[in-house]
Amino acid sequence: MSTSSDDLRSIALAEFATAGYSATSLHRIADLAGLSKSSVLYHYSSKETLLEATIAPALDRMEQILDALEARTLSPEGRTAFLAEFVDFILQYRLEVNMFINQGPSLVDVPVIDRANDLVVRLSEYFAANTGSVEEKMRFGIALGGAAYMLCRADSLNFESAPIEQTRVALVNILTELLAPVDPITTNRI
Amino acid sequence: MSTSSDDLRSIALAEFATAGYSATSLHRIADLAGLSKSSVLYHYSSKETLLEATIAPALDRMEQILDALEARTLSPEGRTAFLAEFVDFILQYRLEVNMFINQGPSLVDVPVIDRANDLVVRLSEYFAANTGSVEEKMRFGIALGGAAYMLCRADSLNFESAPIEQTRVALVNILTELLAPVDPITTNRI
DNA sequence: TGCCAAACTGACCGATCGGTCAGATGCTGT
DNA sequence: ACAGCATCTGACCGATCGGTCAGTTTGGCA
Repeated sequence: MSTSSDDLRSIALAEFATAGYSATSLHRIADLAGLSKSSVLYHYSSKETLLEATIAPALDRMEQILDALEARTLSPEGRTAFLAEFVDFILQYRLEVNMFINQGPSLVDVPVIDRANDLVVRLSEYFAANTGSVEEKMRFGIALGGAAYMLCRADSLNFESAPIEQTRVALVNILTELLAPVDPITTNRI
Repeated sequence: MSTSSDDLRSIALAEFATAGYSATSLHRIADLAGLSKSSVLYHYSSKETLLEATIAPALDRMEQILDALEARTLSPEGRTAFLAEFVDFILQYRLEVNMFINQGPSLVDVPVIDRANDLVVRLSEYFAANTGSVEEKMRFGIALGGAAYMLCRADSLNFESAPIEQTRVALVNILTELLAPVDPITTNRI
């Protein structure tokens, strides 16, 4: 795998995540890479293949996390440990996550997107497993979609660039607060 | 304004919000409305005009809310009252909000989208006015992007349809918790 | 009935889309 | 020097895009 392939992958990722998959032409990706459209199609046989190469690593990592998660017991400690792991994941792959979170519904019938949607459903089912509460499910949706949105639009919302460790700690705080398990007796948050 | 115009507006809204603006062709909108593409362009002189008609009502309402908000004092009570108002707004216009939240960056140079982005910045500046805290800004981004995402993807995340009033109360709870002002002395959340 | 404007349509336009292909260019090992 | 493979390119293709236009259908009103 040469430098061009990796360049194309990261360029495509940035464009797909910000401008959207269908709004990004192969011509534009080629221009940004300093190549011709034909060269892009030499490295990736189709636009869809390029999309797949773009988000597959994130999906692999997320699948790995989910597999480990479902093998554990559903203890509150397990949840806390998972949250730290998940925050690291979403920080590392924020562009990819924002992509298949927000563009997932518009890219049905693309196999790699179907896979992404399946993973999101698996994750939501984990959080909804013990609670039938509507608010609990809403909290999960807000946490997932909100984190993906915030991390990608941070600069356009007048965030000064904060050190990554501060962002990580703050995000763990917020998601822990949002997703803390409900006390089933009093139905108050513990 | 005839029935066809309103039909086209609501059809376009649903398609733009779910499939994305650039991924939705005038031909598809015409098909869904049972009309020809030429008829769509008879009611709305361009695709961009149709987009404008689609989200302008939501922008008018949001601008109205922001004007009233900035005229008030920045008291915690003002914040609470605003949150209830804002939740009603986002529930009524969830498709429109999800559109210019998630597709805003990909539709620059479209005047109506620029207006939407300006409004989002105004809102974020209100919440960031008293706190330079990075976590506070992150909380705002998560609340805004998360609520928009959750309300539009509820069905795909195995939400059973809940009564609207329950959703409203739960959303006010969650956003209040997320956006509660920080105690400036201890920098703990009150 | 006749008339007129609103509503609607199909044919057509230039531009751009993703994708194919034959060939040019460069780089490496022999 | 030559062979061979990876890389890259421009010309070209059919399909679809947003948009224009001349003309037809429709419905209400005099």
